[in-house]
Amino acid sequence: MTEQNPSPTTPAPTRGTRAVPDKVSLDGIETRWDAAWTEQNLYGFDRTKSRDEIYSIDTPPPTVSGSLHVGHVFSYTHTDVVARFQRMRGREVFYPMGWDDNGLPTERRVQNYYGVRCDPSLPYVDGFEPPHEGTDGKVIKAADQVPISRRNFVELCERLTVEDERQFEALWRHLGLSVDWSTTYQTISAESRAVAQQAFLRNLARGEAYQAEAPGLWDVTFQTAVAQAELEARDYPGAFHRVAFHGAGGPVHIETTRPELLAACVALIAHPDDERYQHLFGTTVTTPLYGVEVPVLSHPAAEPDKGAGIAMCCTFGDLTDVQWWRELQLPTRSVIGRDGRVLRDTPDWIASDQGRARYEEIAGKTTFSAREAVVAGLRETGDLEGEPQATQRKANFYEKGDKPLEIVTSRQWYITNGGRDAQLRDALLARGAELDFHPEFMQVRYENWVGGLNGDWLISRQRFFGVPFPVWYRLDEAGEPDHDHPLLPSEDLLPVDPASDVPAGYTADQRDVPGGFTADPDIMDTWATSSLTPQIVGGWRTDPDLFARVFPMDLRPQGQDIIRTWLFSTVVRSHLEHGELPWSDAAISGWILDPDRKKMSKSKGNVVTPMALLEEHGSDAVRYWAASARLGTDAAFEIGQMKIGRRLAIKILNASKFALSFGTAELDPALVTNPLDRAMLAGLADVVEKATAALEGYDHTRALELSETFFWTFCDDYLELVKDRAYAGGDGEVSAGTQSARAALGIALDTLLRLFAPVLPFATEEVWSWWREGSVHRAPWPDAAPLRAAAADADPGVVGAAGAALAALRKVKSEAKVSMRTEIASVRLAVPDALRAGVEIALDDVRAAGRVTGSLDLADHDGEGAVAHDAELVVPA
RNA sequence: GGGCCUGUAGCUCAGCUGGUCAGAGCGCCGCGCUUACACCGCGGAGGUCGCCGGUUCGAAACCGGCCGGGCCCACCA
Repeated sequence: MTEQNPSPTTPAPTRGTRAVPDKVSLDGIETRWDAAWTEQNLYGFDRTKSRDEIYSIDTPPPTVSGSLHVGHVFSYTHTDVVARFQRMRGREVFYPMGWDDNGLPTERRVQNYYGVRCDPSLPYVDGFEPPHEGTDGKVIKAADQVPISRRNFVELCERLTVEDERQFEALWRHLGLSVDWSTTYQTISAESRAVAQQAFLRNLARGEAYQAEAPGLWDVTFQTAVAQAELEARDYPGAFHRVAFHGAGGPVHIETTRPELLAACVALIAHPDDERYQHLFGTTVTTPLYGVEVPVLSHPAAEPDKGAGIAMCCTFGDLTDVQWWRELQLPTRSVIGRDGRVLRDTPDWIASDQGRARYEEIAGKTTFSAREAVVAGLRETGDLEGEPQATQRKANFYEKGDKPLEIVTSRQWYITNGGRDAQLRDALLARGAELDFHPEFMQVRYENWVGGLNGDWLISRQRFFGVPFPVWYRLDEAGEPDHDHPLLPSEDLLPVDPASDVPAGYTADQRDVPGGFTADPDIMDTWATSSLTPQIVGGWRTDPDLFARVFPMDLRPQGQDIIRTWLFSTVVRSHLEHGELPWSDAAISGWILDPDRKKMSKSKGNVVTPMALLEEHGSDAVRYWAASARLGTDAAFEIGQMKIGRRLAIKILNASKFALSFGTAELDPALVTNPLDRAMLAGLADVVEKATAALEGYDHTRALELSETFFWTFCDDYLELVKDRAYAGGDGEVSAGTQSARAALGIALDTLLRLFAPVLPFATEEVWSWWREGSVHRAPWPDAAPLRAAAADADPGVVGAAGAALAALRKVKSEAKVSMRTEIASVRLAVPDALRAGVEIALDDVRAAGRVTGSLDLADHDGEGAVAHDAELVVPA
C-alpha cells in the first residue's frame, strides 16, 4: 500500500475516488467501511518492522461463553483509540484479538450444550458425536451427561466457540476495532496449551513451581482448590453457639459458629496474657458429645475480646486454625470431606462408644445438617448454654461458587509470587512501580494486593477441562506415586495430555500399574494460561523473531477488577521468565454504571445488547460516548452522550461537504493570507499540540474535548464568518481573500479529520474518501509546526473576538424575533478593549456574516463580550 | 478496622501544578425553514462548587474533621 503524506506543507495532489455527495448520511457506514478496510488489509500487521517502530497491545481475550455487553464496548473502544492514534503517529500497531475459551464458564457451557462431561481417564474417540446439540435453557444433570475424553471435550469446545467467536468478531468489526483479524488466538488452543506447559516446565526447572500437600481453601461444589485471588468475602448468616467443654475444674465455655466441627477439635486456645485462662494452660479438657481429650494452649493470635476469648481450634475451620495447627504442631483431625460432607468413617481419635455413636449421627451429612444434629445433641447433654445467637459473619467464597469454602488438605501445585518470600515480593513491587498505570492511582491497588499476599500462587485445579500439567509420576512396586521425581516431557513435544500421552521410556500398558507411571490428574487454573497472553500472542515458543519485535509489549488494557489476577499474574510470569515487565503501560478502564449508579451486569437483565446499541445510534456515536469517559473512571450508561456523538459525526459530514463545496480545496499554506484565517489556524495549532500531548499521556478524553470544542467554534463562528468570502465573486474572479479562506478551510478540515479519526473512524474515513487518497487511518497524525507556519504568528484570539461581535449582531436579531438573514442597516457595536483589535481585523467578515449593509461603528464597552446598540434592522415587508 | 476513588447547574461531566473558574453539552424557555446541516441554527434562564473549620492578600481547587456514594483489602472463636 502506498501512502500519501498529506500535511499542510504538501499540497493535495489528487482528488479522492468519490465525489462529495449531495446528501450526507451515516446509514450503513460501518458495514461499508469494514468491508473496505478488510479488502485493503488496512490494519494488517507488518512484521518486518523493528521493535522501536512497533506499538504492541496485549488485548484482553473476552470469555466466549459469556456474552459481550456495553462494558466491553466501552473499554475496547478506549484501546482502539490508542491503537489508532499510535498507528497514525507512525507506529506499526500489533493489535491481536483473543478469545478466552479455557475455564469453568466454557466447561459448563459445553456440558449443557452437548450433554457431555470431561473424563480424562477415557480414551479419545475418533469422530465422536455428542448425544445432543443446542441448549433450550435446561441444565443437564451430571448423571445424564456422557463422559468423554479430554481431547474430545476440547474439540467440542472449539466447535461450540466458533460461532461465539464469529459473532464477537462481527461486533468488534461493527464497532470499528482496528484489529488485525489474522492474529486471533484462543486460550485453549494447542499453541496456548503448549505455552502454558512450557512456561510451567521452566518455572519448575528453576524451582519457581513446586507442589505441596497442605491445608487450603476448597470449593465443595466444584470440588477444587481455589486461589487467594479468586476469593470473595460475603456476608453469611451464622449463629454463636456457647458450648461447654469438660475440665477437671468444671466446664470451659467456648463460642463457635461452627459446632459441626466439634469432632475435628484439636485444642482450645486463648491469648497467653489472658488472666481468665492462665490456670487452664497446660491442662486438658474433653469435648462434649465425643469425649475427646484436647489440650488448652496459649497463642498470641487468640483475641481475648472475640467470643468467649478462648477458641476451639479445629482442623480446619478457618485460616487461623491452620496457623495454630502449624505453629503449635497440632494433630490433623479432618472431618469434612472434599464433597463438603462429614466423612463417613468414624475417626479413630473418637474412642468412646458414646462418642462413636454421636459421630454416627452426623456421618455423611452436609455441614448444614450436621450442625443441626450436633446442636440437638448438645441440647440433650446440656452442653449448649443458652440459645444460639444469630450473627452476620463474613465467609470466604469462591467467586463463582455459592457455598462457603472449606479448608481441606490436598496436594497442589504452586508458583512463587512473593507471598512467602520477601525478596521476591519486593522485586514484584518494584515491577509495579516501574509500570506506568493509567490512571496512576491504580498502582496502589497493585501494591496493596502484592503487599497483602499470604501465600504462593495456587495454580492447580481439580477440574477436567483446561491445560493439564505436563507431568507423570513413577509408581513404585506398591503402586504409590513418587511425587518427588516427576517425569517430564521435552519442550518440543508440547502440548501433551498426560492422561493419554505416555512419558518417555514407558509404554501405554504401564499406565496406572505398579512399577509403571501415572498422570498428574490436575489442570492449571485459567489464570495460569492467561497470565501468558504476551507470550501466546507474541510467538514466544514458536516464533522468536516475532517475539523480539513485540515484547516487552507497550500496552496492557484491562479492567480494574482484575489487577490482582490478570495483571499481577502476567507480571509474575514475565518477571520469572524474562526478568522484565511484560509491558510498559497499563490502561485501566472503569465500570459502566446503569442509571441507578450500580455496576451494570448481565444478571440484572437490563443490559442492552451491544449490537442493537451500535445499530440504533451508530458506532461512531457509541465510541464517542466511550471516549468521553476517562480511564479508570466509572461512567454512566448514557444514551444522551451517544446522541451527541452522532450529532458530531453528522456535523463533520455536513461541515466537510460545505467546506469542500467552494471548489478544489488547495492545501497550500502560502495562500492563507487573511488574518482571520491565520488566527483560526493558530488556534488549531494549539489544539493539535495539546491533543497530541493528551493522547501521549493516555488521556483520550482531553484530546477529544479539545478537538470538539474547536470544531464547534469552527462551524458556528469561523465558517459563518468566512463563507461569503469563500464564495467566488459574481464575475468568477477568485480574489486573494477567497483563496485564503478556501486554503484555510482545506487545511483545517484535513487536520480536524485526522484529529477525530481515532474516536470517529467511520465518519472521518467517509469524508476523507471524498477528496483525499488512501485512508485517514494510515495518514500521519497532525503536526502543529506547519500549521504555525501557515498562521504566521497570528493571534488565535481574533476568531473569538470576531465571534463575539457576530454573536452580538445575532442577539439583536434573536431579540427582535427575526430571521438571521435579516439585514442590519446600521449598528453601533460596543466591544471591550481586549477584543477591539480582533474585531477590527475581521470587520469585513463580521459585516458580511451579520448582514450589515450600512454603517457599523465600534464603541467602548466595559463588560465582557460585545453588545450591539441602536441597530436598525431591515425587516422585509 | 485499613486503603483508593468520588460528591461542581435538573442530568452527564470539564475545571491541570491555588488569583477572568463559576464552565460545557444535554434538558428547559424563546426565536428562526439563513443557498452545509430541521439528525439544524440563534439567543436566554439555571449553581452560596456536600458540610464545618484552617492555611493564604485570595480556595471549587491546598490541609484537618464530618456527612454521602462507589470500590478493594482485612475481620470468619
